[in-house]
Amino acid sequence: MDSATIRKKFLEFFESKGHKIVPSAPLVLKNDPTLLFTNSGMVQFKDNFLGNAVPQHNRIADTQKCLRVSGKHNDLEDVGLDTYHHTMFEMLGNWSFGDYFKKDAIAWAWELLTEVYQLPKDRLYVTVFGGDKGDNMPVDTDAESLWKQHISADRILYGNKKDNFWEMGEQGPCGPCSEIHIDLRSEDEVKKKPGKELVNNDHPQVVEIWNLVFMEFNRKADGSLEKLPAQHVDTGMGFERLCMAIQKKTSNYDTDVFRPLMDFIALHADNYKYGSDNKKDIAVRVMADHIRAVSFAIADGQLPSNTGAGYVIRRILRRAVRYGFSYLNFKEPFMYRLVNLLALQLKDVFPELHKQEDYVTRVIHEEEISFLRTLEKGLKRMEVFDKSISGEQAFELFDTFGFPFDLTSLIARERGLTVDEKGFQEEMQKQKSRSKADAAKETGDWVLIGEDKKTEFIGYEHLESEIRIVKYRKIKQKNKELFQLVFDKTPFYAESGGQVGDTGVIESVNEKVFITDTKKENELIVHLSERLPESFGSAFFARVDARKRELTKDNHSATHLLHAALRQVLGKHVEQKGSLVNEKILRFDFSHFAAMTPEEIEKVEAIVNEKIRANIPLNEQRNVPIEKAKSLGAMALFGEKYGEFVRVITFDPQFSVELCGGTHVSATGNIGLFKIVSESSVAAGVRRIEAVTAQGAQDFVNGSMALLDELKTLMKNPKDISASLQNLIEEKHSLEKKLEAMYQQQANLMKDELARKVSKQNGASVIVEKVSVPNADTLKNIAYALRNQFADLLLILAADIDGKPQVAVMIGEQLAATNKYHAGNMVKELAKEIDGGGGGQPFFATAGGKNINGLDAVLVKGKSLI
RNA sequence: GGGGGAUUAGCUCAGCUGGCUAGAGCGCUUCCAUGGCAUGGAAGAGGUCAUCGGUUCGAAUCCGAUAUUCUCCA
Repeated sequence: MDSATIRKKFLEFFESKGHKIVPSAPLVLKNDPTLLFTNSGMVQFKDNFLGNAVPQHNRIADTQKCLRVSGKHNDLEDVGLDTYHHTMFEMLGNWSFGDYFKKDAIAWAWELLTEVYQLPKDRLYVTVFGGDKGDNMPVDTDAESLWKQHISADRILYGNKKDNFWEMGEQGPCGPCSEIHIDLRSEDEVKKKPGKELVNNDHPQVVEIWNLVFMEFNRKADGSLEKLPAQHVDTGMGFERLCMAIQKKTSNYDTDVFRPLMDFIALHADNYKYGSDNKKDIAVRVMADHIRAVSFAIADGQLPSNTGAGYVIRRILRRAVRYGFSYLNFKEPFMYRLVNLLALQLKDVFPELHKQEDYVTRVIHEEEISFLRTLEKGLKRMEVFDKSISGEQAFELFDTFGFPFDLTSLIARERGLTVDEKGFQEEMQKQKSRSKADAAKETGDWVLIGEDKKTEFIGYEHLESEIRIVKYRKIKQKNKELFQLVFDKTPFYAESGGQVGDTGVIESVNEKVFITDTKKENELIVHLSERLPESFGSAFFARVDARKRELTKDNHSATHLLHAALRQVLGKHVEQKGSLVNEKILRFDFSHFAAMTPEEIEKVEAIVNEKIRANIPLNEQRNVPIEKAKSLGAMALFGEKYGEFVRVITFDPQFSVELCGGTHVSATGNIGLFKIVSESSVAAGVRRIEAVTAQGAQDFVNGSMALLDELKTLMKNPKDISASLQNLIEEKHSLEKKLEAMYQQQANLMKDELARKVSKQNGASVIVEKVSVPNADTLKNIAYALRNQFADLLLILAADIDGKPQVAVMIGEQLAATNKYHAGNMVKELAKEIDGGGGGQPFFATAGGKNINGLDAVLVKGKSLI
């Protein structure tokens, strides 16, 4: 059975059991402070379990893209070394929200595995929660007796709290779980040692394939458990492992999920035969695994970058390049060539990659080029080491120049150098604790005041409202205390979809508290304040900063018009890749492969302004089923998570239809004026436009006009200001040249004059004179010119440069060779006469000072030094 | 968000612990040679050493700020 069929059968099976099949959520998370990436199937349903959102179906199943690159059990550096860890993997799951519970979950799991997939019953084991004294929890006898209806008692094992009691976090929903394990070893081995003894023992071929979580408790802040009002089921089955089991392989990498990628890699690595060299095999696995994580992250809108989630993606890609570079001799970009294969392979399951193949390929290619350049520079830097490389040096290579440590030690070994790995690790540790100290953040417990229910957002209609505080908590960051408040309903818009959060105040009869920002934590709307209201029990009057909201609205609606105009002018490949909308500016990142020409920019701007003047009324539709929204032509963004019902913002159905939760003008005319301020590049294949609207645009235009007027006036109103400025620059340049030539000429004249005053003393051509020159350069020029003329020169010049004294001493080449005179020492001595100091090289030195009247004394002393 | 680098000719980069009249290769211009070429030779143009401030007799070089950029950590 191929992997596509396995996946299809899973979804069909649960559909037949009344489940709604939903698409995978994006890999990259936007509004979750505790997670960067989706790391399990339940992430997209977190709010349903926490009570922040109401599920739209009570039975759901899907396959979810997951990324595990951090945390205790899944260090990125381990992936590829063994045969079963991955960065990106698919998790098949089925959920019940207050609907069916243990009985059906267990029965269906068994039916699917043994009847649909035909997995051998005599190789399956199940575990159930064996109880925990600390929590005062008994054995999960419900699960145990339910299992006994399907499987013999000796195949049911008890698990401890660590393996068989699942918790979302320190607080919140939790419950016992039941895992299904499979023994994939050969008959001989099974005879030697029963699989039972290897369950949960990290054996690569006796593995857990499915975890059924039965959520029935809530862990409270004091650690105690309370029964949830409704029971839920949350299951997760590793797709790659399941394929391995069904396809009777001994490694995930031997399934048809990875094999096509690996064959392609091996073929291009000088037709390497996979399986013949352990190190090379690892490299092949690393590359095959990592391209999946990187490609899908980019398709979901996460570009490689140097911070946060983007940095994780960069690191994954670079790790793959590093392995290819070191072990498979890939010295040119190669990873990008795998995208096509992957996109085709998963076209039907995750179409987002196939639809953006060109873009993703391009981003990866560019990123590879830049990393290979970094490697090249590092290699060059390594050339200076000849014996040993200290920990600090290795760390500097890594930390400052991005040169990976394992490459440093690899190359060191090749060249017979030693590397201090311990020292490197110490430096690394220092850096980590530095960063951690900086990012330290303490989050307090939520303190409940009113009834904890989902906050109603009323900000589309209201900017003011009476509200009550439902709960609050304290957070501490960089020694600054902040408070997060949650209201029963709120007019404050929480930052999302690029639009910044509202600010404003909440007031009661006797106090006023400023709301400095509004954010979303998943579905929860959180208001930030610098202090806690004293009487939070009472009602407050909440007021949003209306001016700011107004300006932000203008910018947000203009962003929609811009998006539509860009697609009209540049083509349908333009997709939003990022957006920032605040009261001052709008910033829009989009996929496009070349810099926009001035004509294109002008055209886009013209279209937007035309739509503004047409004063198109806003058509806002809420709770539109997503399928219907799409059929209206609404643009859904890759990497954005949409519910089943969405809000659709339309400005002329023929022009701009977008799924959007932001706030908008009632008609485009309100925007007034739209002005593009800049167009630039953010990454390969991504351009950025910054623009202003309304008052901002007016200020921008006025500012530019004022500047232009000022320039015109300064330049006496020329016909063509640009041409005359150009002229001015050229003229200045040529004048500079002429002036320099003049000085040179002057220096020559002075040189000739000085040359006539030369006298022979002690076998040297001596000149000791006072001169007046325009600048220090000229003095230097004279000295060098005389040096070229007299090989036995001994020159002492006391110069008046614009009223400042300076002394120059020059010794001719021939005389310098005798070491009789040292210009540096001489000038130091002479400098005393002008209250200054100086120095230089043995043959030429200068000194400056404060006392212009000392020049004559310099001459006297100068003569005495000869 | 925190740390460490970098910014010098059109391009790629040298320039040590202040004291070159700031250099190299490629490219460019002109001339000469060669049957063609990624040819050979000669001469030449091209620089606000990122910007602003400071220290110093003197700053490409040291210090601070800003901008841009690379890199590591969170």
